[in-house]
Amino acid sequence: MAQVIDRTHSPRRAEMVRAAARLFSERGYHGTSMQHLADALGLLRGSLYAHIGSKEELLFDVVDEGARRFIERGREAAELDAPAPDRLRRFLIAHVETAIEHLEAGTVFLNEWRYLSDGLQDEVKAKRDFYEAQVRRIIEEGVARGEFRPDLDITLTVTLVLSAGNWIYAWYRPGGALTPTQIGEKYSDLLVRGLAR
Amino acid sequence: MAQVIDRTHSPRRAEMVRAAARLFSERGYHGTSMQHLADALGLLRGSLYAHIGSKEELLFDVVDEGARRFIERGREAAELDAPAPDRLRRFLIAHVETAIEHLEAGTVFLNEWRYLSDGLQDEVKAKRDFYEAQVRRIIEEGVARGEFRPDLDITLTVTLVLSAGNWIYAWYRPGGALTPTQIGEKYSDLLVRGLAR
DNA sequence: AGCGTTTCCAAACGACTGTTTGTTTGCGCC
DNA sequence: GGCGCAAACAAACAGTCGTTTGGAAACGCT
Repeated sequence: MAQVIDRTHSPRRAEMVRAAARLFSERGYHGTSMQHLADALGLLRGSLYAHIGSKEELLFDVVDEGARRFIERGREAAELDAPAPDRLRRFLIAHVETAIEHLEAGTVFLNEWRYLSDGLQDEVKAKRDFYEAQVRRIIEEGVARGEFRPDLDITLTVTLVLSAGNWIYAWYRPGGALTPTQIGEKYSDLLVRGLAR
Repeated sequence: MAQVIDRTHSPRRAEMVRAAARLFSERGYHGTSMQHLADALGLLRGSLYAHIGSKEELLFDVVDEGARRFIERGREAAELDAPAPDRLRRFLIAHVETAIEHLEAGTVFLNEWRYLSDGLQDEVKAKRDFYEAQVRRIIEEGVARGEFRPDLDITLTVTLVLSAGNWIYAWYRPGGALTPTQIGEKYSDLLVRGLAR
């Protein structure tokens, strides 16, 4: 009988989710065992189950946290009352900053969500779709107001913007030459103005 | 003693690499057991070891195949004698086409290479760096010839182009509205000309 | 001082892990 | 028709997997 665990704010449990975020981001979900997690916390394997219901529950918590971080910060930028290029700029800055501040949960959100069982996957997908819809709105309004080219393939443009934001995990390492803000600015500038002179 | 297996062209072995590419891309390396692989081939677990040396060897073969596919097709585009925007266009088309034609090996190449042990990782990284250098050369020459803006942040521009190409796995599914060629064309057009009107 | 609760240990559960071994099967070839 | 060989089986290896259980500490509260 899969015991239901107090999902509310136990500090010890939050510690476990944090450790899981680090391990899952480094070794992947299936590459991380409960033994690894217990070692990281100085506990025995079985002791973890006083705080969590299952390994998958832990994965969901990490993935969901990643999704919420992006949505919250992205919403601020998307709801601004400003020209679309400015909102795109703010959105990308928010994305890069969030990605760096929550590098581990974000990595797990993007790479490991597919190992969730179907029901939990749907929850994550809904949040991801909401996030994408914010980008789409910026692009669509930019086109409608004449700030972006009228011949844009909206869907593919949205995908390109998200590609820039999501691939950051594959290459960004803290301590680089550019700050997250600078990366977001340069990305939006590149996307809006293009490579051509 | 890790037995060394005939790496040359055994058809049965190639079948195993193909099955591994599919399973690794669907379930991840650590999420795929030798039992899964044996089931897919109608064999017993132990029988696989008549053809391969280890599970990791199988992962390397899949990852390396993915890397080689991209490099070969990308080189054709990069070596063209044409303006940089045209070469970028051809490069992106080649990338998207390769990604679709070898969706499974490509997915594993991008997502599972980090589970290789250090020595094998280095081999993969060298190929990845070579691929990136081709993009960099296109951008640099485009700037030098005045075809691209002179104030480009080269490194970040390269990263943006690669982001577009590499994130395709996260969303592309065969049978979509756009052909790979169209996606590559629209992407390069977006990147070169930008979103602004 | 004593109760209740939280936290963890100790030990075990059955199932599964990647890999090795010795043996058997079936085919092409001389 | 026996030989050599490749392919697969059958069985076992030692270890790990995620999870459950019963009980022992350690805590805060009154």
